[in-house]
Amino acid sequence: MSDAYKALAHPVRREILSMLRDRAHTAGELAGAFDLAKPTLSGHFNVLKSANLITVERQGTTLLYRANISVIEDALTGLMEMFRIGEAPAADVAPAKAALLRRQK
Amino acid sequence: MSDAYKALAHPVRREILSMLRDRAHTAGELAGAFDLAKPTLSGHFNVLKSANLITVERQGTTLLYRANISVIEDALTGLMEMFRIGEAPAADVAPAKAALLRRQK
DNA sequence: TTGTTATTTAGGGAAATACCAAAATAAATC
DNA sequence: GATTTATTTTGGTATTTCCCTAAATAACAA
Repeated sequence: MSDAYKALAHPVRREILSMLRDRAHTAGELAGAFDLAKPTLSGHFNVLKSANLITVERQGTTLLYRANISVIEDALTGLMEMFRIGEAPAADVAPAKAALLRRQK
Repeated sequence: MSDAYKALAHPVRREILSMLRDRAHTAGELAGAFDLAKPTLSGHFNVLKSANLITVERQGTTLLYRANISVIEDALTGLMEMFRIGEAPAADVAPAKAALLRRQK
């Protein structure tokens, strides 16, 4: 149960999660999307895995990574609640933002 | 426009923002809420200030810190949008089939 | 079993982070 | 001007993070 917020702090890790949000990707696919050495990406995978933000499954010689959407959601809603985004001053919340908040509720 | 997400990664800084969410606090008040030396807290204030997450106003000998609610909101909604929280997750292709598709490609 | 592909772990260095004590600064008061 | 109060900046250390190259592992194919 490591810190998910720390895992979200790095832009590469956020991008990885964003890519995995659409569909599962292999380690190689993900590594290919960044101008970084594979071991560096592997390190980022480990951080995300430790935070339980992603899961991995072996598929022959390749490893398939998946986003743990519910855990990501929980982390973000945790932040929203901590700062009570959407609550008073409610009048200041823009409609589009309010709609977004309502949807994830 | 520094990295707000990095600023949100530290539990003490999140707690500071949470406290400031209710009302402005002086540096001393905030420092008193944590079991850390004042210079340490001052450092955290700087990180939050650099990320534009808080503002400061001198009030005599004391410094009054305020949360920049709209910026905090923007950061969080930015994350929500990045991961499209609230939207239906993409139907994930079964692992075996995904591997097959990858080889065909 | 030898080789090939995919990916990790190991090891190391540079930079950033988090903390503290001591010194410096700013404003108010004596 | 000197003192007090509030807070920061400075300077230092320990730990962590981020990145790399090289070596190790895992599954598969010849």
